[in-house]
Amino acid sequence: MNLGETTIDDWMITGDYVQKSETLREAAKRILKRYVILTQAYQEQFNAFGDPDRIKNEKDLLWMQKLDVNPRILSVGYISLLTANLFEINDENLEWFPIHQLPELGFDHTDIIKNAYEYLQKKVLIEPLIFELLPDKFTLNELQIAFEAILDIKMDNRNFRKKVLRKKYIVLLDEKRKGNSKKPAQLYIFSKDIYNKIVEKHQLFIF
Amino acid sequence: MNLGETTIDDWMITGDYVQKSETLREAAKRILKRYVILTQAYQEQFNAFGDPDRIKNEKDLLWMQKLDVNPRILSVGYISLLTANLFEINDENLEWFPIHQLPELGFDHTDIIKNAYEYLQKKVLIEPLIFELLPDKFTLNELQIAFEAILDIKMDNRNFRKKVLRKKYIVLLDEKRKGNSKKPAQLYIFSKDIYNKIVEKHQLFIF
DNA sequence: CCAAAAGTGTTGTTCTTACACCCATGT
DNA sequence: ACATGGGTGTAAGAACAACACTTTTGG
Repeated sequence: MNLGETTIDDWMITGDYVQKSETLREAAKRILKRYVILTQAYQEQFNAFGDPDRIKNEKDLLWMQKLDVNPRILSVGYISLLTANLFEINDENLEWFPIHQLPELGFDHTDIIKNAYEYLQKKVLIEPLIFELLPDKFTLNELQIAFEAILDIKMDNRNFRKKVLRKKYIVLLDEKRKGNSKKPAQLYIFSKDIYNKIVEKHQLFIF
Repeated sequence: MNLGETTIDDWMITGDYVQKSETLREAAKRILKRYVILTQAYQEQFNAFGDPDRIKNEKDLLWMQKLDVNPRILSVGYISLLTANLFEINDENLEWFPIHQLPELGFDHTDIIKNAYEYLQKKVLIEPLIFELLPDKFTLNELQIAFEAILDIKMDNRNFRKKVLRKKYIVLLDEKRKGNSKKPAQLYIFSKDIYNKIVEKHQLFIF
């Protein structure tokens, strides 16, 4: 964006104002669909940000002055979980960054992303969100890699498999995936139905 | 509140507008302190509510018209955890209700409380929030009762004790509480320091 | 001495952790 | 035939779930 002599081209999280007649959830969906072509995606609110000093650096203040925008903005953050092979980016100004290689971001967007990432890391341990990031039919190694990526850790493959296969809602298919690697890999699905039936017993607390 | 012929006296969650120069967290604290006398309290944001049809019943709409308030309000909800014996209510119009015996509430406040309660039930299993609801020195039965109240379940006392005493951050004191019951009860404290050191290993996932 | 809450043990089963090599296939 | 990712087993220790009675005190 060009404001007289100063060019402002910081990266920002995709966002927009909430429209008069839409819910927050609908706004989040609309914004996602503006940039990405897909049928459906998991989205979840993680936090609202409304500190009065959210906009502190001079570039951001200049930007807001030029647009005559009220400097007190309340943003409600939503995370979206997208299966990498099921969508297409729609917009040339949009770019993906690995979580540990973020560019400099405008406003408090670095903090927001950090908040979202920590939220996701906790949530993925206690709810079956991980399957939102995998194709319907997945291999155990794909599942492990997804966890390792989000949690930023390495896991023992044998113990991981044992742990996962104990879950009744991870269902063995009579099908293997070929081609992707040398040895064909066994496919599984996540059964939401079985999960929902089992989950009521869970009250193992860790606290 | 009296508006001409219609008296509106629905219960509402305590709340207020966020002031120009305060953070959301500061606003939550200010609102709590307005009604309750205490030194400090745990507070945490749980969700933002901003649907355009949040105000749907005629009493609420009438109320907003009379006050000339914009019917689109975004509320950011905070839960507070208060130790029952450490504060005093400050305001005659304030009243406590057991979670399962709520009165009729104005606006969407019943939904908000439901949301907050479910949030708390999940959170208490994975973070040591429970200690915010107990005195510094507590008995194991008090701890169990606190969990049972929040989770709305019964637990086996022997298994509960074994589970809790395995935690290194539950520290045995050389002190008993007398008077409260017939047999004096052993006191414990929660060590936040020990907890923080241990917690990094936790990555038992339940998903 | 009795009412009331505090506190205790065992067993069978399941889960966790640590650890290193063979398998099936495509090229 | 070899490179590549897929897949496997065991043993020791920890945690879990189910289950009923004894202890200590105040009144």
